[in-house]
Amino acid sequence: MRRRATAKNVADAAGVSKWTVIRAFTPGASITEESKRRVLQAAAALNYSPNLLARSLATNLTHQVAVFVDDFANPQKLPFLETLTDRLQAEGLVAMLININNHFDHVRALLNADQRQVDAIIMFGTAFRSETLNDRRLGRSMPPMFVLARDSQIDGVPAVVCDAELALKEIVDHLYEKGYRRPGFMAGAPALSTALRRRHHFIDFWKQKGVDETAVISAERYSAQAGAESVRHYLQNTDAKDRVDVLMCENDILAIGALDEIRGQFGLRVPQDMAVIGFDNYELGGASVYGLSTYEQPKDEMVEVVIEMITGRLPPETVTLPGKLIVRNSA
Amino acid sequence: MRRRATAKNVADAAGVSKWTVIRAFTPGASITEESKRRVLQAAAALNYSPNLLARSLATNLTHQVAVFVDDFANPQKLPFLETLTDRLQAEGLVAMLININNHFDHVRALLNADQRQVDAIIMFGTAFRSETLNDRRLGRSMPPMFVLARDSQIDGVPAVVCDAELALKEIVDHLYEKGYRRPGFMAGAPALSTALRRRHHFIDFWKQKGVDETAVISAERYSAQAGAESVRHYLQNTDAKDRVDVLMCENDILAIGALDEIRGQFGLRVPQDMAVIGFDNYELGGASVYGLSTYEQPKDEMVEVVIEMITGRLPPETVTLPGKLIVRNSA
DNA sequence: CACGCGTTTGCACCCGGTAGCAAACACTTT
DNA sequence: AAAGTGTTTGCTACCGGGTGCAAACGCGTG
Repeated sequence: MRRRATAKNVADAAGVSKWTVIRAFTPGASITEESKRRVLQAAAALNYSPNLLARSLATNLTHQVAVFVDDFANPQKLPFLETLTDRLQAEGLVAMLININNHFDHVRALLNADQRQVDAIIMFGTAFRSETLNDRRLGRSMPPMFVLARDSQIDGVPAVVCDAELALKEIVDHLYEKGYRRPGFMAGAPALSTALRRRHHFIDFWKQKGVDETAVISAERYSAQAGAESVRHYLQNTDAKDRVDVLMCENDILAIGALDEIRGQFGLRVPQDMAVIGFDNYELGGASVYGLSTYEQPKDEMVEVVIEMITGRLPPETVTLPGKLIVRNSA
Repeated sequence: MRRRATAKNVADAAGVSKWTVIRAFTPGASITEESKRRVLQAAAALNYSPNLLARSLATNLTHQVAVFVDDFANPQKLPFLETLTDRLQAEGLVAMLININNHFDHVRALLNADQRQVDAIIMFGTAFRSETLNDRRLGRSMPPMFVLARDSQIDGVPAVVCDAELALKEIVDHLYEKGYRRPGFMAGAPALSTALRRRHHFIDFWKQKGVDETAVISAERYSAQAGAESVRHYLQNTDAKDRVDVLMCENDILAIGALDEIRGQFGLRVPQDMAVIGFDNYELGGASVYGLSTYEQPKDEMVEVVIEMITGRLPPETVTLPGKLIVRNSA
């Protein structure tokens, strides 16, 4: 396997100096048409293309963005990743996908991203406490960080989120209007659940409507199975007359699991016996078996805003965007 | 924002040369305990960690692997990506997620990955024709490439796949035994469909059982909606007596869409009026509303084999691994 | 033909590491 | 004390580009 051609090789072939070669590849550089033509011809013959590693070292720009993800159970991540990578690539950037888990925690990921000189770090649906940044292993000058699709608890790190307050207001208004009065809320992983503030606003808006009691079901994780298990546990331990009449699930995956269990295992009718509403508008929730009412996050706009911040076209300040209530027949 | 400390800075602080600093960070290098201690102390004080970019330039190893993905509709990609990133990270490698689409084709992605000096390229569920490598823009010495979860049509590029022949044999045997005799097959995107060879083997094994006629429904894409639409079209244009009695869908997402339409819109019973079987064992297929029979790919083993090839512990040769039939009640 | 000015080109030095050799050092051995 | 051996350390050269300045060039003008 032959080595890649370097600027020097092309320079020799074209009979110029390596700096002229570099100029031929630098848009707007001072070079005559003639030289440029000769260089490009020699470059094509040698199959030369600049080594981006060397360029990054010299310019201090890698055009790489680390994307931290810690929850692969939510299929909604996939369309987000699709849009994100597409938009990054349109800006000449590339996504380094970092899996945050028990073997690879936030500190290690930050350290690694920093060592690799990434231009920015996007925490997509994951975040850490502000004190984590004080970890002795971490340097004082990290790449710019952004939190996507969840609140930022980190000082000076902006977040781009769907407006939870507005979303839950619209949801509760809708449910109230439909006549439901005994609300329940199913939460996923405690840390993320708190950050999303969906539960908080849900309970709050019901209180504003004079409904003080909101049942809370803890699923602990975000997965259809966890949703099914926790609702099963709830139904088994709650008298029919005491049950909630509408269950809001923190995301569609929990909702789908719960809905399936409510109908399939307990034979209850949705929405008559118990209504269900989710969050995210995951494609399958729209399937006719589910007909899941839900709330859609403004994915494209959210990604767009993060990109604008990374490229510096927008100041790095937390942005809250409105989503859209999707009413189907589950609530 | 202060600059990162360099080996030189640490060397000055510790009163040694920069090479001694580097030795302190090179496992097994020749250095006295005393020097190492002083260097590490100075390094900690300055928050020094080696610049991996510079290291990569010198060693010709980036410890980065490009992962090409072109279909984000299949939620099954997510658990694969989770395992893949986790295993890569365990080897000190990191995944660059490249979205192949209309704006960013294979040639551009290859060019970019090559310029960034990645150590390897994994084509996950995507591939191109062998001739693409002859594209004039591409250099002659690309990084090692591997195709994951689909056949490789590229000369000299190994694939790691689930054994389609074995899988379809098990599926057809099972369906035959259950008494089905009028099989149908729903295919997704033509290019990928051909590569997966599921249709080919499905039709083939039915012929071996004496069933020569297999209806083929083309969904054109892989999505629940495409599955629903194509089966709707099929049912609307086929007399009840002529309909297939079992429909094998190329993946679970198509199957879920189809199943939902068959039951929800046409009021048919599954499996009595028409049985359905998918492929991939996507979590939601197991929900009680669907009870989808399917076939599970050996995800962990497949990822493991790719990793072993990338790290050179296994020769780069196509590997075919057996999966597992999952019988639920849809077929 | 010399001069002046704007454009092109070449150059020294830099980015932050790594490789491999040679000098410096420590410690035996004779 | 000199020689021999093994370990540490420092140095030159290099990876493949980028920056900013100065020299060289081209061309119109007096």
